[in-house]
Amino acid sequence: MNRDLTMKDIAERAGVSVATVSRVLNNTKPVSSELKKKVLDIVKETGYKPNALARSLIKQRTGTIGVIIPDMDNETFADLIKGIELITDRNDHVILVTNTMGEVKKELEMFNLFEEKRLDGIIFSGVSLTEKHIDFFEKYKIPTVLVGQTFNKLDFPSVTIDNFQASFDITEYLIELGHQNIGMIRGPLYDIQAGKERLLGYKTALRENDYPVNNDFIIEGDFTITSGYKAMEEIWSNELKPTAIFSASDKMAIGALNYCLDHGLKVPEDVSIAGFDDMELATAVRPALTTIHQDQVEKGIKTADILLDLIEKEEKESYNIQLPYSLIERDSTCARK
Amino acid sequence: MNRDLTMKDIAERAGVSVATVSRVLNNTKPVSSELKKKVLDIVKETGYKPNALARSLIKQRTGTIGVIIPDMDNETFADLIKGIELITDRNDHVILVTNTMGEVKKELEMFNLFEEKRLDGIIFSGVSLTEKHIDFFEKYKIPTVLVGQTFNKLDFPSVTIDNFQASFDITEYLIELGHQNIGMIRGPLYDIQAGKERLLGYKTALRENDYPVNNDFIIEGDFTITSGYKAMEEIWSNELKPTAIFSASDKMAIGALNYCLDHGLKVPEDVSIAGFDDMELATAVRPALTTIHQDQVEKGIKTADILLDLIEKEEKESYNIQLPYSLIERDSTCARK
DNA sequence: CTGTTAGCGCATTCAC
DNA sequence: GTGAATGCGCTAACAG
Repeated sequence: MNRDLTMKDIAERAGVSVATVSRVLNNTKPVSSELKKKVLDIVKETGYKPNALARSLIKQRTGTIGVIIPDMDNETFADLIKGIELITDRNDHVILVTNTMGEVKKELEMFNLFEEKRLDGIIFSGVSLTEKHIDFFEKYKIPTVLVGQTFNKLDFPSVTIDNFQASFDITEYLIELGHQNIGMIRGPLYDIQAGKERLLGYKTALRENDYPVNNDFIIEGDFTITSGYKAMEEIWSNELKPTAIFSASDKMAIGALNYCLDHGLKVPEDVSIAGFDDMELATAVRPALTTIHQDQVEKGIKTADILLDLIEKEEKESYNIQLPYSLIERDSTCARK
Repeated sequence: MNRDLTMKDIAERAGVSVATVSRVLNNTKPVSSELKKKVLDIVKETGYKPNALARSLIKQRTGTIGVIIPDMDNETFADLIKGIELITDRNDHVILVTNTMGEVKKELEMFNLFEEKRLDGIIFSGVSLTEKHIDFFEKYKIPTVLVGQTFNKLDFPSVTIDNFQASFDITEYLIELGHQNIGMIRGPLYDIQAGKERLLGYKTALRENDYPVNNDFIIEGDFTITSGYKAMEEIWSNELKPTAIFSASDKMAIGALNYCLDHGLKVPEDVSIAGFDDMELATAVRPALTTIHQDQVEKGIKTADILLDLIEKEEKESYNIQLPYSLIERDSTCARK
């Protein structure tokens, strides 16, 4: 494979200097229309493509944003990325995506690589913050914004929703429907937002309404459908059965729903089930899921906006933006009979 | 924001030449352990990160692969990317992903950008091939492999499944169940594989079994749940009703399923429904969907393997690899009563 | 308007 | 083993 065409080649063929070629290509300084045409013709004829590496090396801008997420094979993150892309696209940026599956090692590797590649900025969605992260960020200089989590030990802006309040709200909604025994399928506690905060919201709602928190009714899942199924199985093995289940994710809620359907339990007549996220799945299923809606695309948009802004201003800032959420009542919940 | 540290800075601080620093960083030539230690210490102390842009400029390798897909907010493509990442990750490559939403203009823009960025290779999943594509690829030099589609006018390897045969198989399966009136929710015909080929497989199966093709039973959708719902509504508005529906995607099948469930039709007793793809959705739903399983992660792996190989060998090749698929019988289909 | 030149940060040949 | 010098391809002064 022969060497790429360079600007020098174009300059020679057009009988001009490289500076002139650069000028017509970037519209950076006036060039006589005569020469301009000549250059453009040769460019088209040869299919010359400027080398973005060389350009970036000089301009100290790569026009690319790194996105570090746990797993994009998850509608939630896929939507987030779409939102991000909406903005980066509009600003002639492109995104480098990487799935970490929550592994801290991979996260740090990618941060490192992204620094070497001199990305303009990074969007990070992690689930937990370790000492290793903190150490790493000591000498870290790339503009970064966090999504889904907020690490107050770090000097990064973040965008989330109020997971505590949302869980509180939906639990209270179930209470208002007359349910007294409400189970929860929660996430792992190292996940501060989707795990811990959502559990806290649920517990707090119960306590404020003078209902006891029954630990037999609180089972941990890992946000998958399967784990929701198993969690429901476990909850249902108790002597006392709850009449409503709040799940920290739609997928686990679907798992619970399927357990019910497969075992002759009617939803919502026998058990009400509520989810969290409002993924496409939530409406694809019958009965459609009552859940907390959050707009991931919007979250991506907001995050990218902040990042681009951060890159522009070149100064550190740290704040948390909480996006709105809403409770969507569908067919999987009803008043306790 | 102050200038990045360069190799020169490290060299000065360590009292050695830049060449030496380069050597210890890349392990490219022996360096006395004394100097090596000194350099390494300073690197760690300062948090120096080599500039990958400069390195790539020299080595003519960026270590990044471009991925152009219609929409990663689609489990199918998300899985594909995961497969790709599995391989690129193992080979110290990183991926630049972009969603085109099927827009030819965006596709071409990205190809262009990826060329400028001197990516090592590109994986392309488009839905149709236009004259514009062909023109563009005239002067195109980046190693590229196609997934999901095969364009025999282009000199690129491709990996797909045999969509015609798979559709043929599942239609025949429905016929064997005793169904005589089988409807189909198809995709747009400009989508050669998922649209045209799957329709063809269906029609051919009917014809070979001497069943007439009834156009009232063939409705076009756009692969979304909603479009499947509407398509089913339309099919059901006919005087004569089919007893089985084959949908060119799981999502449209779910839409059809929901139409049935919402209108008191029992699945599979009243209508059998079969999908295509075997997404997570297919098992999340009740009744679970009979469908054609294809392993997207495996497809991504295979594609990336081929691409990396292509990059290595530096020679053009063109062939199509068809991955296996399988018919998975679940609860949404049964023998006609 | 146009051309010449000096780097951007690094890898690598060539001397020593 | 080590250092000095060249160039990867391009942009941005600097002259003219």
